[in-house]
Amino acid sequence: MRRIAPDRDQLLGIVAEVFREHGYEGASLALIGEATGLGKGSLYHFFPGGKEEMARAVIAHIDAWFEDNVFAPLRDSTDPMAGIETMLAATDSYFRSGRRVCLIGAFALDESRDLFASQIWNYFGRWVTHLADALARGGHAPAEALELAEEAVAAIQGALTLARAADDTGVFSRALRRARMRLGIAPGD
Amino acid sequence: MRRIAPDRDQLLGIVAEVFREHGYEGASLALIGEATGLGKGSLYHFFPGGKEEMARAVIAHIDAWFEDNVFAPLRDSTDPMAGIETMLAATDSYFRSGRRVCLIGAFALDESRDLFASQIWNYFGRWVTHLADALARGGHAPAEALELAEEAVAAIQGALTLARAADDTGVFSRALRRARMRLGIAPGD
DNA sequence: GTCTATAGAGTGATAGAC
DNA sequence: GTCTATCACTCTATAGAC
Repeated sequence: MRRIAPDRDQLLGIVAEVFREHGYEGASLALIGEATGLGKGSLYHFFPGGKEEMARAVIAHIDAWFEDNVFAPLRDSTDPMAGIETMLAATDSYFRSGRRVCLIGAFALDESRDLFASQIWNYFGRWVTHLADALARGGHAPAEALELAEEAVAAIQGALTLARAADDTGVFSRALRRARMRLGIAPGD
Repeated sequence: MRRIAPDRDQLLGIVAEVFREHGYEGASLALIGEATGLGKGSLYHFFPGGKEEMARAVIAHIDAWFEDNVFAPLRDSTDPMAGIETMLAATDSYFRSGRRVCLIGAFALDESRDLFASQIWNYFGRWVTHLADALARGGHAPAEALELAEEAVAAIQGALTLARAADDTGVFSRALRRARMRLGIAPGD
């Protein structure tokens, strides 16, 4: 059997981009089919649960990327501050300095939140928790570490909103610079 | 002339809530009609431009509320720090301590952004500018004031996202407390 | 008759499910 | 591709206040 079947990772990446640009409601199967080059039949073959399953798979795919590239460095770095710097660099790269929006954050804001609530909260909760752990290992008191971590993750999300509103990547760059400062990472560390 | 006609402010408030809960794409005319109790005829009578005009009117309505309750105190208070405290209190009240989402922020994140880009950027831009002005009058250097203002507005937006994701108003309360601290407002001021 | 506000049948297009 | 449901929207008809 000849398989033209696209790599699932690649497929999910394309579908993610459609959701990111149009939102859950706005991402029609026609748009998804056009972007992926797949007919509706193929889409339902890969995702029997339809659009909702596509969105779940996309969130899980993004979550897995963050697990590998953002959360793991926070958890596993022997130097917690180096782990935080890796996290920030990966974040900057993922969001393309603010040109790209956080799909999970966007889902959190509209009605699709109810469908995906546990996946959404799991994502943000782990981000905050792992960052707080790294800060605690870096010498902060646990309560202070948690506050700083929550502030940093919220600052990133807010900067993505503002950067998109202003269509200005400078907003996001400045937010990351401030995050480095507030988290105690010297510039050029 | 007797007017049974519903108050426009009230109508826009109801329509705003539908957009807030369902997003631009998800807010169907059927939902809007159900929420307002108006038929399509009435809706198109008030908003000949259809859904897009409804959304524009809703954004303008929100913008006007912020102008009166958030930006004006920042601009007009003789004591800049008191103005900032008024702004934060109005913000807390408007977003119901994080239970309510920022419609304009949500619009900024998805494709509807392109339709409403200038209204969206006008809203956030004025928020940042007026806050920065107040900080400058409070004694901060202009560049530092602008950074602090951008950080505070982004922190509020990010906290709204996280509060909604976590379904926890504590996230938003803590963000406002940190904002008071970073903006130099003593607790209980 | 005119103006404002209402209701809702009916349009073609497109949605997601299968 | 086929299905039905629903989309945004148009249009006609209607009401009562001037």
